[in-house]
Amino acid sequence: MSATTITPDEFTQLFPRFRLQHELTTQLLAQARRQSFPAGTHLYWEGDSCSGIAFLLSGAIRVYKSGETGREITLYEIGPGETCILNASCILGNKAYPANAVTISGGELIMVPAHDFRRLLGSHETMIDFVFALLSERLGEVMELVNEVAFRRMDERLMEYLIEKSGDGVLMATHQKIASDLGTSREVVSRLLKDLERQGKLSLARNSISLLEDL
Amino acid sequence: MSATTITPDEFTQLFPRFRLQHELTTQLLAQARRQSFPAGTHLYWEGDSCSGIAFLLSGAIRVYKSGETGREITLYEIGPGETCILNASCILGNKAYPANAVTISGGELIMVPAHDFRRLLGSHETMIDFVFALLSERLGEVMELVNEVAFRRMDERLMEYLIEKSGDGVLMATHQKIASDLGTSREVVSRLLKDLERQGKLSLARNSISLLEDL
DNA sequence: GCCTGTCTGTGACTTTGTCACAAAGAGGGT
DNA sequence: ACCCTCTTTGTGACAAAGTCACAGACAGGC
Repeated sequence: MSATTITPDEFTQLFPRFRLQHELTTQLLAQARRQSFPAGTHLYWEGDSCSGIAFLLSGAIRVYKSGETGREITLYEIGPGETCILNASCILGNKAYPANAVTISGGELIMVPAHDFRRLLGSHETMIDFVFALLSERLGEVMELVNEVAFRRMDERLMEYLIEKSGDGVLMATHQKIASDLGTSREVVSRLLKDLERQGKLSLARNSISLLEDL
Repeated sequence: MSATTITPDEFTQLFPRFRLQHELTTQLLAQARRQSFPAGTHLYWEGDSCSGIAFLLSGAIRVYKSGETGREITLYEIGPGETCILNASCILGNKAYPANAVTISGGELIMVPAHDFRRLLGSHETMIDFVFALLSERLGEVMELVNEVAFRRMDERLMEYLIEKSGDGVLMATHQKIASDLGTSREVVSRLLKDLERQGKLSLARNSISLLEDL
């Protein structure tokens, strides 16, 4: 087995939606190119046009917007077993990418050319369902993000972020990275974290934040 | 011709994507219920589940999020010839609505039951394209809204809003309504408008804003 | 005229974002 | 060990935006 192939079994394990569709899986894989990527690879930029749709096998991708002021905000992240739905969106809506994407860890994906993807969509309802469900979920997530950014306080959002992102109560990240996920500035994150430290809720060190109270 | 029917010709004029698909149009209309609505009708609330997809014939719909503090923000508006894509999103993703929708003028729509819509999707690529394109466009719009809210200044956003919404340089609206579209509070809108008036860029009266410089 | 409900204006204060700059680690080379 | 450099963090001063409280202005009915 060559390193550049993926078996239908491996694939259907990652993408359970396709588990009963051997024909679909086979067709999909026949057209696909498998590629691996290191962390920090920019997959596309806002304004690019696109030529295929990516199915993520391993690793993670961050989709984000970048403001003129230099600040950034993460729209959502893509994990194994998901497709980079913005590809589909671009292909089917015939538009440029509305956001940027960068890999946040190394991993692998398979790339299906736009034309083949379109053909599969027309002939397999499973594929329609899969893509629609993912697109709908993203739309809902981004709508919820609008709500967060427009109405919620930064200290609450930061606290939730820390709890969500810290595996065992410790998060390894710079304040700048946190700020770029939340859509605020590094200074604000530093200030709020310092306040939380003074309140005894966490302890700070270079590149690491340890939650103290088990909230 | 009864008031509760729509001819395929009328329909394809409003929805040009379906112009060469008489069979599709006929099937769609066969299952559809036509309904009219007054301004201010709440079509659904965040958390509702949904049973059909709406094709808008006339009038306009506002889709918005509502924060705990009482503030609101408009995500986008739906016009004639568009479908309320969140319906499709809910049907195909099997989820509750992620936002609220209210009519901002009287109008008419046709409602296609979820089951029939699904069937049409499976058998007509035109329908797939139509729904995907609209869903993609909305996703792009909402992403851009995140950018606006997270990074841009309110005075700029307000000025753009006024220019876009004022037909002939005059906009009839309360400050509260403007605030609810932009996702801010009434006081902020009042203050910014007063500043702009002092700068000679517009003149204010109860329920009306007149732009003075032809920007 | 007067009454009532809606709409607008504004001061005081808090939260968030910006700018400028200082200080504290981390890691390399010698 | 020491020095040098780059990254990361801390903080004061100010600007922009959101909150709260309340006053005044306007429209429409009586």
